[in-house]
Amino acid sequence: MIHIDLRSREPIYEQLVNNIKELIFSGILQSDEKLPSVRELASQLTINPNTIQKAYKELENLGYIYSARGRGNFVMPVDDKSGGENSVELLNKITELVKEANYVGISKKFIIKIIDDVYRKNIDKGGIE
Amino acid sequence: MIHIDLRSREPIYEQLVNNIKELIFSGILQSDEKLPSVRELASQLTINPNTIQKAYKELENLGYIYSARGRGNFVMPVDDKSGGENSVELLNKITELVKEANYVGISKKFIIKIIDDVYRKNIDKGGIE
Amino acid sequence: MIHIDLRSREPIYEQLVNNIKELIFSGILQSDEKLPSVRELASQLTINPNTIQKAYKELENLGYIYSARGRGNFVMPVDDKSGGENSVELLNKITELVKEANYVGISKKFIIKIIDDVYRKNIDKGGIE
Amino acid sequence: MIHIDLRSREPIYEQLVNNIKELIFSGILQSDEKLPSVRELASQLTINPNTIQKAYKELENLGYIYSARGRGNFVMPVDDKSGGENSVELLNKITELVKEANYVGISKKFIIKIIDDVYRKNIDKGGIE
DNA sequence: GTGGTCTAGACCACC
DNA sequence: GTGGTCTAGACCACC
Repeated sequence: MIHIDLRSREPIYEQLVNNIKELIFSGILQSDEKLPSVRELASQLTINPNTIQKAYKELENLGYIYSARGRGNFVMPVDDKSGGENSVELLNKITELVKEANYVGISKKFIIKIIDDVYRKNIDKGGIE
Repeated sequence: MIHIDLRSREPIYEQLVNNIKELIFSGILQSDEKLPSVRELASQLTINPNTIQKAYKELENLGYIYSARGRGNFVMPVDDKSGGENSVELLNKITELVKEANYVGISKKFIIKIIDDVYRKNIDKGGIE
Repeated sequence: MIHIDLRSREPIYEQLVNNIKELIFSGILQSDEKLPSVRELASQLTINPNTIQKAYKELENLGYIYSARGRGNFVMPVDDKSGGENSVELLNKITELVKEANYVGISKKFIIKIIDDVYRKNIDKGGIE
Repeated sequence: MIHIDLRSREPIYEQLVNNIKELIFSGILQSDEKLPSVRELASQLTINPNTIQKAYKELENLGYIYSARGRGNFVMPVDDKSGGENSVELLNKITELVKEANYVGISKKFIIKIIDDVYRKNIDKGGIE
């Protein structure tokens, strides 16, 4: 489920962080579900355990998982997700990329279609309006 | 017009690249317009000229500017922009961020509004559908 | 009366120790009062009995409880409390935190108010001046 | 200025974090002042550079310093200090410790004296009332 | 020179 | 078995 590209410029631990965020956002990893143990994932991906540890620590700092010594790492339930990346920051990033999309000639219609697809698959959770 | 934050995690040269991309996307810098010279910008921002040079080189590789030896650096006209960042990659980035927005509870309506704003301000350039 | 958060960074046994210290400080658990048995508390909190045992052992070392083989664990009377955590260490911790409070802009008045509240509720026991 | 006890139960990196926080709170390290480089501090304390790096990273996460690749680590100015440890959390910690102080027989007068000392030395910065 | 990433491998703390 | 800390040492990215 997790794919690491050793040749990528993106650090391995960051690829891990993004991969796991993806699994959480798409609902493949559910609230309070246990992640593979540090050693297990390390041997499975043939990556050093320290690197996995670093990725898990980062995910914890971002508020996506919590870690329990002696038990494992688990997905942080959505409602408890605090201290995570700021929504404002997230919206700024989206705005920047949409500006760029417009500049390089991608139509508004096309962008809207992407939004439709994402919210159809994962069901709109409502919230901030 | 360009603002560098020395405290940011983002490398200075990367901040420069993004700042200038922003100026181009928003139309403040027009096609074939001349950018400030490396030395000029360096002294103006009190930043090492090597860092400016690196940013310009990066912008050239991305297809946003071209450099004319002995004359300076200029904004690449839109239609000529080739070898620039891949549209597919850009759309993937947007998709990822929209998934995250949905996950953290930002409504579809809200995202659509952002898209509307961007395309209204900069005028929809049509293109890829 | 005892609440354990499995998601907390704080080890479970340490949460237990702090919870019980709290109950003692606030007078809910009185001198020589019997604590729940290891097994009882374990099943009540659905936590491994070894973990409860470890917390009780720690409380004993800190001088807050004593154990009577075959009878159970009991709250150590205040005057007998010896070998407990050092007062100097405690005062050092408080000093550090107050320095930080000042640094982040919390006013002296506000801190004094907290002290007032604590000593009003629990009645000032006098002692070290 | 920094003193590490290798025999302590407290992890080295955490001792470093606390030591440096102390230096910042007491004003010995000023806003935007450069910290010793990772390697420099490592060789000075005969500690592995990775451990220093970890401490600096933690201080960055807590909002006390910022890091600039190729230039060094610097003290975060107070007004910008955001995402740092929560004031509420800090006040809770203080309350708990004061309760304990009362329980072990330390007088209110004595605690107030400590507060006085801290706010006299560092000058009351006012703020939250 | 400065911070950042990664591996290999040891050892500790918690459950 | 599980996460967490630490060392030794290599190599990369930025300024």
